[in-house]
Amino acid sequence: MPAANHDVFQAIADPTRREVLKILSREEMPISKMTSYFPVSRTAIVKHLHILSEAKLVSVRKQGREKIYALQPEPLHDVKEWLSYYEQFWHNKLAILNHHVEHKEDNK
Amino acid sequence: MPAANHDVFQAIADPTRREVLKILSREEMPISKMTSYFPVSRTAIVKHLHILSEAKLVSVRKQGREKIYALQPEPLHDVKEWLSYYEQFWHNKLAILNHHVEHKEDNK
DNA sequence: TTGACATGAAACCAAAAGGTGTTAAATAAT
DNA sequence: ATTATTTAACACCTTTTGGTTTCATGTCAA
Repeated sequence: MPAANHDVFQAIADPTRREVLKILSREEMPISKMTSYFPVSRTAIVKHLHILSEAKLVSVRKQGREKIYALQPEPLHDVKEWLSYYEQFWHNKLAILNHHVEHKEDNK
Repeated sequence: MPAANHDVFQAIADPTRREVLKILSREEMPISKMTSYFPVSRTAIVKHLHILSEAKLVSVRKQGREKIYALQPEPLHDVKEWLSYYEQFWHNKLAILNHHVEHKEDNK
């Protein structure tokens, strides 16, 4: 087991984990089915799921002998909030475009 | 020198690098000044700046004996785009609030 | 030209990341 | 009762991460 404290930023840093999230967004599923989507071992996928679970990006429930994983998107809100601070810095280079949009808004 | 290919998701995964970005958002500065904000060595900060540079989140220009680093927020747009896909999954739990906002928009 | 300052570069290190394979236990199906 | 399936738990391996220290180079200012 890894170093125990993974936050959402670390969790989404890995492309495989982002792919896991995307797959879970369409359908919840047990470990075995998730593994079938990837060229790596089940053990590797379990570790990724564990990290996503630490970041609270997935939930687990046990159903018989299976563990069903489901998407839990709430922590992504933290990322969006972090990002929102930086929007002011890329918006000013769209000043002309924004001005145009504002005119459209005015005519509404 | 690290393994050469850092993308924006990896770049923002580290808290120190996120702090570097925040500091650069207020003021561009050389390595030495950036180092003064952190309890770690200059070499460590240089490595972080290198990774941010690979992800194109900072730009560098040489001024005399100094290297001035500046924020380059554009790649964060990729993160926002990635995030936008997941908004549909957390928005439905704000359905009542959104409905209220829609009413305000209607009255505008 | 002699320091002081800013950066570059190299060697090194411990721990974490991302992966493997093997073995064991629980549960479902026949 | 036996067998196949699904997950758990280890032990192990290689590369990357995040950090250090030391030494060298370039540049500005007296």
